[in-house]
Amino acid sequence: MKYSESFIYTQREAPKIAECQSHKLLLRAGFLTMVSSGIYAYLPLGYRVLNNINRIIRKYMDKAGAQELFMSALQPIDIWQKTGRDKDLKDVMFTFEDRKKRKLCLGPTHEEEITEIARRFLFSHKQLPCTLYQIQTKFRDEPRPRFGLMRSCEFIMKDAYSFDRDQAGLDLSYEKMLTAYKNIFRDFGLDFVISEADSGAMGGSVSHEFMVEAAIGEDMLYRCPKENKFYKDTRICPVCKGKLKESKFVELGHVFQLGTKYSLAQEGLFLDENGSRLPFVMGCYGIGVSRVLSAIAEVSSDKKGLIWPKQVAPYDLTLIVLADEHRISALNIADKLNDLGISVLVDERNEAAGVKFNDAYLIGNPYIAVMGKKYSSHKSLDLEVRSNKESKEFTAESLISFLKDEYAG
RNA sequence: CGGGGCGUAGCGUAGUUUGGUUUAGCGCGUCUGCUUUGGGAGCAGAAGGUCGGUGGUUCAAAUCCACUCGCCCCGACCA
Repeated sequence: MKYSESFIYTQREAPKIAECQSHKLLLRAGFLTMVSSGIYAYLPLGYRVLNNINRIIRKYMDKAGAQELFMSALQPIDIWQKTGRDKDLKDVMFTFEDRKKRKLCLGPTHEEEITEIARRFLFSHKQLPCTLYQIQTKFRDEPRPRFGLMRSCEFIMKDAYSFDRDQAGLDLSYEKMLTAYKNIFRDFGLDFVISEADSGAMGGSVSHEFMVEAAIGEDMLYRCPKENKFYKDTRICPVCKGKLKESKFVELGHVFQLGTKYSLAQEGLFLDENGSRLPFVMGCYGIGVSRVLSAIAEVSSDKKGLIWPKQVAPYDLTLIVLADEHRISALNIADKLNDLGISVLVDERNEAAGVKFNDAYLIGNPYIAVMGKKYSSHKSLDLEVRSNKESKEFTAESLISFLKDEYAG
């Protein structure tokens, strides 16, 4: 992508509406723009990151045997009446009527709808287990939107739902998802903590939360410095009896055993070998996709701007072209890299060198290559690693093969 | 929804306390021309504002009053 032709517009100063680091940087670097409080549009840079996050999610969900579908954002209110959650979620739901007076809502979540879909197609124990997922926009009428994408009225979530014949089956499905989640969060480049909720004595609500430590966190976790374990309450460490240290965490993922709550309420039933009608034993598994984007931005930046982990970065490389005479060569290098699946933002704008350097740091692609004097004199480029500022000289060929190796696999 | 703060050009702001030298100023960005290109560049020109909105007070309102809309932060609530 040529910078001069891209829809990338950075700002020297952060908009006043932003308070936290991630929000400031995402706005300033041109990843997001605010439409209204709690409502954001993803600009091309932000959308590329979002798609990379989604790609990682899809990879591991598919690997775990989950199948992607796409439910509706617009939902009839009557499916919610079956579970009574039309009342529970009344304050948070955007509800309205169409011109035929049909009562609708913008889905705040999709347990009801997936259960309706499952009961329409799954009739036999032979069709189980089954796990479905989607990456969908959710709508919640937040009383107080906050921290940009962190808490917004419209946000993107990956939600998966498993259907099993019994608790043993659910345990297996759940375990698979847990494994997938660990891989997903690792690939996000996030230093995450899995917080385990109490598994109720009733065999009920097993759940795990995927948390990342961040200043804008809305949950408090308590860490034992000795055992390096995290707990949800302030009590002293159950293992070593030492004092716990509190810190703020953001919840990015949540896996949860639902049991038969929805299948019973909505008659999600199947026949077993004996001809008995039994309710699906369900699990649900969420990742706040747009929140992940914010969380990465929040925990990975420096004074100069964002620092994207390789797997989610908008581009793999920013190629700064300082002299117009190198423009063609630069685009050639970019073409070769693109052919290898390495994405390049070629900054060939007619701007002062400092502008290009600063924008490259602000946008935060993992590698920054500079084509300038050294290229004129002896065909060499400087390649800088955004995260640690290490810089090395390469020829065009060695740069290409170096990046090829870096991005192999 | 309680508490606090803020709305002046695309972004950041001065001016508001004490109404009038304000045809509302500045920085960045934008446009035109020339120069410049290894660290937010120089010179010369230019465009862009119903001072969030409505109503009021006044000879006179960005400035005072009332209402209203919007945004941010703290809390409650939540992924």
